[in-house]
Amino acid sequence: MESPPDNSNSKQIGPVPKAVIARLSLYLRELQHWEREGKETISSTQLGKLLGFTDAQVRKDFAYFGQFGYPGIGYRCAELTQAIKVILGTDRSWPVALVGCGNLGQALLGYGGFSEQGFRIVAAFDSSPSRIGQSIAGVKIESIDSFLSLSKQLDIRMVLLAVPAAVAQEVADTLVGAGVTGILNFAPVTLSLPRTVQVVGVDLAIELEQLAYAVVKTRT
Amino acid sequence: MESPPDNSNSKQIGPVPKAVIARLSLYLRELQHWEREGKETISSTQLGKLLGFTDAQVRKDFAYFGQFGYPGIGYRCAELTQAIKVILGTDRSWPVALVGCGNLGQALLGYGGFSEQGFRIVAAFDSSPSRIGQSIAGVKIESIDSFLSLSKQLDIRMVLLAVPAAVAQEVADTLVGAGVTGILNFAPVTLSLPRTVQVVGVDLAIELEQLAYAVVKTRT
DNA sequence: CTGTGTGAAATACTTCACAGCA
DNA sequence: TGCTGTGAAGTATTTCACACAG
Repeated sequence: MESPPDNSNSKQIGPVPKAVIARLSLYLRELQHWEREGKETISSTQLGKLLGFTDAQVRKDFAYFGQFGYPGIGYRCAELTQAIKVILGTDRSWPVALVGCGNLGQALLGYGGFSEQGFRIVAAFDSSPSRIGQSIAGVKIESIDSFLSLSKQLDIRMVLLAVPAAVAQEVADTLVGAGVTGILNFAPVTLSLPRTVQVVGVDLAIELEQLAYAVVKTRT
Repeated sequence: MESPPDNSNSKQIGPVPKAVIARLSLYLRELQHWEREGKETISSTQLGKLLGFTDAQVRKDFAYFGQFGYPGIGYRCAELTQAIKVILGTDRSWPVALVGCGNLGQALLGYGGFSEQGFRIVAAFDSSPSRIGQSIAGVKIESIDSFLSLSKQLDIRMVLLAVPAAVAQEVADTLVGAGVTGILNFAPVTLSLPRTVQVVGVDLAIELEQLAYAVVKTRT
């Protein structure tokens, strides 16, 4: 319809705070729900209220990447959604591998939420002979020894690492040797890897601790 | 041996930044590994290096809660571990319930990492008749309808919420009605609940998005 | 009017740097 | 000497408040 605001300017202007990126994912999630309700536009105030942020915060966050809003209107959901996906790199589909097919790994294989955001688990690996060969959620579990060749073939750069803590570092080293540059680490250890490799840690016990603190604090 | 530094002063001095609390959990985790190696003390520099923080950051973080270190020595692991647990509220064992026993819920039931940090999953609930009555990892799955009575009986104040996104808000409302004050929410939705209820969200797709951003950014 | 984008002000957080203790 | 605790300085992030656009 009207001319789009300034999509030539979807370039990041300065260094972007990490917290901004974290919120971008939250905005995207809320935006997707909002669109599903059939709404076409959303204001910074509305979006902020959904997440408990101020309207200024919402606008500032987007301003790091360009101009996406329409004064008097707000943001067009479809446009903004797309812009955030481009920023996060999820406007395309990523092939990811699961490494470690125990309890948690198997649950990750069955979790549908990844594909909705553009991530496809295209291969699964384990070291236990009793698991190798099994298929779960349509993915056959391969030997970790075949990671190098299969990951090249499938162009895998990101891995969900769900192995026991005791072997996590060792397995991670192998993955990095095979060209992996991003690891979502579910093991409760700090991985020590080259700076070129990105690691995001998800430690469920730590999340529970944070919750315990919050609960105790408010009671006191 | 010597007089402890100042355990009367384990009182928080000002408002504590949320980031500090997040790091406290990381310190605790590293400290536990460090102790397992048989080490008795650790300096702020050593602890910082394990996590990529500066020594000053480590000391400042602890300073919010009192004085725990010994000049010339560092921190005694056992003492510091205990102090952090007291701060986080995990010096005692918490009974928690699992609500939602699908893929992810079952994996959480089988996950040993919680008990190591003082959390016991003492009950599991689901709404599906096909799951109710089953036992997983020694915990029998109960009907969600019995949550109110069982949670009172077991003194449950924290819940792992692993139900489908579509029903998460509704179920959360029920839990809060039963007196739950802390929810670790695995559903990819923002729960809208009274301020007295603490919510920590774990959205696996969002963590992957954050990783994708980091990977794309470094490649560019 | 409603609502964005954005400098300026206000906060919050991190790092520095050093006094003082063992 | 080795290392903590902590004001002061320096950065980073958030909020304010307002010019301007539809």
